[in-house]
Amino acid sequence: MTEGPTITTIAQRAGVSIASVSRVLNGLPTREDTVRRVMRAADELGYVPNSVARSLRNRRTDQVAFAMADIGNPVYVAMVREIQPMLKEAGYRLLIHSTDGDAEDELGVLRGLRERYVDGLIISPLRGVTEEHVRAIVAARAPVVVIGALPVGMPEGAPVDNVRTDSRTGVRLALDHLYAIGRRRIGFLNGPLDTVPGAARAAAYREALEALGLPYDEDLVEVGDFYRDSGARAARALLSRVPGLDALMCANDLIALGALDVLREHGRDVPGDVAVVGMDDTDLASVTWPTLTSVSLGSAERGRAAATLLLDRLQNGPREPRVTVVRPSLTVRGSTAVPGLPGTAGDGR
Amino acid sequence: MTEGPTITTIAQRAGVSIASVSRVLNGLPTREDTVRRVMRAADELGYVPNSVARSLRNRRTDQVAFAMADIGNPVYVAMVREIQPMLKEAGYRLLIHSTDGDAEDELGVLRGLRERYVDGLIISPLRGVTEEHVRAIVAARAPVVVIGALPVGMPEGAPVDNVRTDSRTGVRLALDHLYAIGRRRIGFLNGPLDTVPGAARAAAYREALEALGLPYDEDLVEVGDFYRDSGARAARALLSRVPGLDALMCANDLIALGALDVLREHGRDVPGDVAVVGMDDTDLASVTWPTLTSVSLGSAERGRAAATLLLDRLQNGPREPRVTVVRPSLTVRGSTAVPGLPGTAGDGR
DNA sequence: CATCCAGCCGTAAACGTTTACCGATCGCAC
DNA sequence: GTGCGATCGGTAAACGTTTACGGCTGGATG
Repeated sequence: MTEGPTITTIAQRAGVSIASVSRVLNGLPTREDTVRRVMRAADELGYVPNSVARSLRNRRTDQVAFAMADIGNPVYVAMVREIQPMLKEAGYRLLIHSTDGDAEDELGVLRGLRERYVDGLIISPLRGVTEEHVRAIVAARAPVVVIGALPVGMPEGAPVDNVRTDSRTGVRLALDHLYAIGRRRIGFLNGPLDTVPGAARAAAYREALEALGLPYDEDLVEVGDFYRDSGARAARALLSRVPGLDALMCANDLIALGALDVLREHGRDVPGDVAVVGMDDTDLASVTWPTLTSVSLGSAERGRAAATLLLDRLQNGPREPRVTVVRPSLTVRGSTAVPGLPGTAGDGR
Repeated sequence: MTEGPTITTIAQRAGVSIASVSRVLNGLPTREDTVRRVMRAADELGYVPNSVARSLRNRRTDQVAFAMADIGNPVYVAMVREIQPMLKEAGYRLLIHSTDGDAEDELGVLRGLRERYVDGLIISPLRGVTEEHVRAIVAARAPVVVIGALPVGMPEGAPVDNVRTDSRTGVRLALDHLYAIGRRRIGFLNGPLDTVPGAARAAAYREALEALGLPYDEDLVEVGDFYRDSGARAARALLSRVPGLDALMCANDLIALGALDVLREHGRDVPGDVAVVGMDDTDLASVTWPTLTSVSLGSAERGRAAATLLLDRLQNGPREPRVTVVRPSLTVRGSTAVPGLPGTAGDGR
């Protein structure tokens, strides 16, 4: 495998020094004649600069990583879709880490920052930012944007920005809506409580019920995973325990899919017998039958915000940490559509 | 921003040469005592090797790129889901290029190989592999796996493997099935003809009709894009032109989604009035209403196969090119389910 | 004609590793 | 006590760039 040409090869061919070659290729002021000779040699040799050598010298890799739990989750896909073009536009390549929600893996990514293979990182840690995460980030001294909750006690000067949504309000929006269409026995299918969204949504569910003057009933809550089959299992369990429930609040759209499967299986009409609300408002929500009312947590916006914050740091250097909050909103679709009631569509299901 | 420790720092602290440090860190045989001193110093300093310097020296980056048209397309997501863990397992990081189907962009990725920022590439070129693609691959001298069709005239010794599916057979499976359930006026919603899948599926549709003894009717064909809204537009056009059609063959699941939207909008029963078949058998297919019969082109398998081929080359060096063909299969679901007919399920819709 | 300055460009160092090569040291055998 | 071989570790080069520094050339100026 013949090695490609380097600036040394070009220098020889053009009869100049490697310094001149480099200057020409980087557009630094050079005599017209030299420029021509170098350009000609470079063209003839089909020269392409070695990005690794350049990175070593320049101390930047022009690469950015995005670490998330699972690239199969439409939420993260939506983020990547926003992040990738923005980074490309700014001249950065994008690395993907799918950590499977494994805390060790997440830490590995953060620690990996010290290997300096990327200039910055966007991370969405499922299990939350621990003491150790923080230490790793500080030690890395590379800009990091965390999508999700950040602990209160971030040390001064850590190069960390934060993008978050307000899932508390999100859950609140959903329950208010369910209440408004007359539902009172509202089940809750949650994800693991040791994840950030899981914990937040559990608390939010309780709070929202209280605000509505509804009793909190442990029997109405089922905890599983953030996947479709897990959602189905949870829904089955919940339905057999509380056959009379009239609504299901699901901690994400995948869980809601599972719930819809089970409701259909049991011959329950949605939303007639049971209304269903998902969260994340993924592409799936407009595809299901009936289409799924879902709380949008602004995945695309969060992706954009994260990329914006990171690029700003990369391009303009250190500054005080920033936080961007994305407001949730409710998209009402068929799974809660009750004819004749305000704010709902009678068809569209 | 204090710079991190390098092997030089360690060497000083441990009172040895950088060569010894490197040897210890790489596990080469060294005196017990030296090992301890170096390890101790490295630990105390929290040393992490600089991956860029290592790459420069070793002439490998431990990075692999995957280039596809659109990370939003579930087909590619399915591939990434398989590719990422396999690469991680083998110690490679994954770079993502979403080229938006732009031929220039694709070429840019291939040319970028010469910058040596990755050790290998998996690419799924929407517009097909042109002369120029081939030149870029040969010039790169880095292993490439192409998912999709490869031109016949690949030059000897180009380090290219190929993974393909047989969409001809795929379309055939779908049309045979539609014929079997009694459909005779089968519309076809295709993607752009200047894409590889688009062209292949157009030809396959014609062929399959012929094999079934059905006439080819241009009026039954609509060409758009591989997206949902485009599918909807195409379906609308087709329905108004040929109101009597009894089946729709869609060139991918997204198009099928659009078609289902329009059929519902027009009050046509699926599959009663119109049966619908998609292609790619994405996650979406089991979510729609009715669930979507779809031709699986084995996205996950193709991803796995591509990763396998690439890793083999990376780990075992040059060898003759290989081709892996993934067989399509038909997954029958609600959108073609006709009660009482063999091979179809009466419920499940 | 001497001096100065500007403009070019070449030499060399640096980025942080890995590794070929060789010299030093030690133990052992004679 | 000498010599030999094995073992260990240090020096230096190499990977392919960028860039500080200084030397050379030429023209302009006094």
